[in-house]
Amino acid sequence: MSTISGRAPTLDEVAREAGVSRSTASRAINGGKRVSPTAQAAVDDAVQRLGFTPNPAARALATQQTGSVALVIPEPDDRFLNDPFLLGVLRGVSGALAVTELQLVLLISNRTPGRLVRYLQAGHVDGAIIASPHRGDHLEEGLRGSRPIVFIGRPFEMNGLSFVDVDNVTGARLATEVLVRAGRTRIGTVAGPTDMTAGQDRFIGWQEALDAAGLPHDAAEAADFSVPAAEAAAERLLDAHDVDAIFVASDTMAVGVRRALDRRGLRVPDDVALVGFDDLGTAELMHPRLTTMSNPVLDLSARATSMLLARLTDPSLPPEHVLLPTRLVPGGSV
Amino acid sequence: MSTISGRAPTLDEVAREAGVSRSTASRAINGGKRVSPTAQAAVDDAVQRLGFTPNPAARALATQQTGSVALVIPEPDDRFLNDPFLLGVLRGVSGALAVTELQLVLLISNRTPGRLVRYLQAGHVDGAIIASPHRGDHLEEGLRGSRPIVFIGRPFEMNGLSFVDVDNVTGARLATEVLVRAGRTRIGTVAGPTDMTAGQDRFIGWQEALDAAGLPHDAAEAADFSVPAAEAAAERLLDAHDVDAIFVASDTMAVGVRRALDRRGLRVPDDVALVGFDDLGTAELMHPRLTTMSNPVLDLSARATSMLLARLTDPSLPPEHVLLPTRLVPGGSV
DNA sequence: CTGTTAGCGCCTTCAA
DNA sequence: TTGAAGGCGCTAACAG
Repeated sequence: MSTISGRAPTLDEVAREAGVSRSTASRAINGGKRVSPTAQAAVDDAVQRLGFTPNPAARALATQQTGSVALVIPEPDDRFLNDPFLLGVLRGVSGALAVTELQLVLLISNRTPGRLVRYLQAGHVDGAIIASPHRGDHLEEGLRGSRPIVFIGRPFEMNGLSFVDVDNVTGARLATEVLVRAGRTRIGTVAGPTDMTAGQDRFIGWQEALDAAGLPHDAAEAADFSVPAAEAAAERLLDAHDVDAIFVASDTMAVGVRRALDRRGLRVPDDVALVGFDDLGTAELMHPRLTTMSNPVLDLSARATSMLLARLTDPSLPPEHVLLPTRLVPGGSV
Repeated sequence: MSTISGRAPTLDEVAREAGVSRSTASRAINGGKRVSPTAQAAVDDAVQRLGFTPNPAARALATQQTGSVALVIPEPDDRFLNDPFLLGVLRGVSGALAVTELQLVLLISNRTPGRLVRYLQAGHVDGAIIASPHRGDHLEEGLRGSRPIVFIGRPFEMNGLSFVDVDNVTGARLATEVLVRAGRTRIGTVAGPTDMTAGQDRFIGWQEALDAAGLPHDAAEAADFSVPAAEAAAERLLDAHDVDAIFVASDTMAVGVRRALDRRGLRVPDDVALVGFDDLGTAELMHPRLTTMSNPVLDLSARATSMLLARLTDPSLPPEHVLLPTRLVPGGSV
């Protein structure tokens, strides 16, 4: 370290130290195309000696690229931190980006789309992944046509947008069919929120399965994918209907449902059979283990990330829709 | 919107549209000091009409400030996502920053300090909060004297550095004293990792309490704050010692300890009494509820954030060390 | 209160 | 292969 000043060294100083021009220094630092071995070595050396790191702001200004992408979680932070799916998304995206030069910027949006949209529009990041969008957070419009964006979880307004999602309809149908095959005839559901497509789609799958079996589908209550809301929804469901099985739209919510059942002295699976959705750790902690549908959140995230990376390279790529399959994970709750 | 081009509008265009100079437009946009009402209105109008947002890279280059701060989690991502304390830190910092103009950049460092230090040195962010530093990730040196930094959890090398921490030594002592007062005489510990001060300090507190009571402190095994590691540590402990109580350095680890006890048919608290540390949700889910020490992670995070903010404003502030108290949260495990 | 004038640090044509 | 020159978009003295 021969740094004199406290300031970070600039490209100018590197060039001077190496005895070349700024342009040559710049080339040597970025890929080294069209640079003589001599010059390259001199620059490398100077960089080392000075401990030079390119100023990201200057570079971003010149290249119009920030080298970072955003992961947007449109949920209040306490919900986010209690949701295995969203945490899985963070982990998946973070992991997929780790092998890259790109930096992850986490945006927990607390439902202030204005600020969020502005942030993305302003060009703070080169692109974004948006997890589990809600109807009503009008992210789609605000962002259309700006930087590349990939959704995890199908957005309501999907034309022109890229997304990856798990096949919720099929998954919910398969889950419900398990209950049908087990001989249950009064099958209710604690559904997800209606302002999210995951909630809607799993509800539809439940309906489809019951229709196909000629069973009624009037026993349904919605909750917002949280434990307490699911508990309350289950209470309402049990008050109004005499069910012998429940398809719960997420394992997290199944915890709440179990609490309601326990309080009434209803046994699982004897009195009420249960099937959940996600298999992200919660299911296997329950007694008996919850029968559920897998949710390949890491694959989803990796896929979304690579789709985004592709669009960073070539923004003209057409929108792409990916639906990943889910499979039954048997437990003892049916 | 009268935008013609697809490009984002620049300050230049705003100025032209408003019929003023760039500087006036700039002033109007930043605070509006020394700007006539007329000019202010004209600029506001133009901004509105054009949908102008300042280019962050350009602004950062000119002001030498990025408007963002980093939260550094020096853990592999899967550990981070299973650690209630670290998730609490994320939540606390995120919440404290929400009322600010500052953007949070989450850095999960996966133990590649090189890349991390470079990122911070390069000036991507104006400052950083580093959670639970480990001995060996030489973050302290690499960062000293650059941007303002506040640690959550005392760093090993603390001179010249600011940090906030919970009073681990006192907390561990109080926890162990509960066991002593309950009449236990063979009190072991499943300690935290020795490469973290939290692990060390809680171990020291346990020792102090036993010393004061005239009891031996040879029954100790360390683990890394994860469930499986704690389970293994408990196995070793139980193999080698006949204990009637264990102070476990975190509630998460207490889950692992419980598994080991259960497997041997040892009852809590009858055969072995347990006290944990953290009270971040896990303790109340255990049966019987785990007796533990509170860990005010949200306060810690808020405090760290405000310390950082203060140093962003005035970098010359002297280092500050804050130790927050912990208190006993009674359960049924003693 | 306003406009002019310089940069902030880097990348990138363009000629040489 | 190299260097000179201009520009990315914004802010901040400095005169006026």
